Amino acid sequence: MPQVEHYSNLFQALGNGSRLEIVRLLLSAFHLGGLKVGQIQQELKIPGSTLNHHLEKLKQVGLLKAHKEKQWIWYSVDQDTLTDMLRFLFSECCGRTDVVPVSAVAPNHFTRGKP
Amino acid sequence: MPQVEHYSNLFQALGNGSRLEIVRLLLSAFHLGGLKVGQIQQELKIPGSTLNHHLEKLKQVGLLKAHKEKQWIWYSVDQDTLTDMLRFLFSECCGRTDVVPVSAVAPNHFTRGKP
DNA sequence: GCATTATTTCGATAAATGTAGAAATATAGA
DNA sequence: TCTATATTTCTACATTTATCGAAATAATGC
Repeated sequence: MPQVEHYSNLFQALGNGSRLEIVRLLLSAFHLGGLKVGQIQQELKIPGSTLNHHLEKLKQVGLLKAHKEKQWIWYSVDQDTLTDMLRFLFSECCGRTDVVPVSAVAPNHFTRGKP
Repeated sequence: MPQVEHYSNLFQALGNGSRLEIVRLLLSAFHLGGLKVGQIQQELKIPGSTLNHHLEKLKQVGLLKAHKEKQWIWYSVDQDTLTDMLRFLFSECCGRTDVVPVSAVAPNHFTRGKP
């Protein structure tokens, strides 16, 4: 029972179409250091107050980080939380119980040639 | 945008402590062919009607399968859905964007010695 | 058919969630 | 300071969710 509540909160946060889109978008922009609120809004066409609400929730559970620069706020995915979440799922499904074959999730072409 | 709605539904279903416990329990029991409703109820101490509600939801999004045998209903995780979900997350985080290092999620000891 | 056990359905209710317009706040630059 | 832009807060409301007791349904074995 490794903090089931914690992980269910993460899943709950991802369990909304808009929020999953936000995370996907911010994953894409990770190497750019994330995106400003306005950029996310422009991309996903979500009203400011609604977007803020979603960003707040994602930040609250630890999936996003934010930092202010001048009048802008940059949001980006939190690598550590995401890694931890994936590790949890992986260990539950592929490790502890062996229900999902590793090869189906992380096929060779993912790992080949990577450190 | 590979059916974001579909995946957010899966996460939504896992985004509840009781349901995540149910899935974890059924993952453990996968090699036994799943568990009967009563066994789940006994293990997790959830009132029948509430449990039924959760099982229904998990089945509805495709995370669980069920089959009747005599008066009992056996529930088990759906390997295919789970695999697909893991693959989605893996490809989003480790493949497409490379935000999460593969080695952190699927370290060697998972794959070593497995086909 | 009856008693027993297993599971689902019904009905009700409190709480949480998703959504968004309007107003407020913050910051920068002229 | 004034203006423009960015983001958040406030407020409201409809919808969905979580929960569970009680009643209903299903299947078994006598």
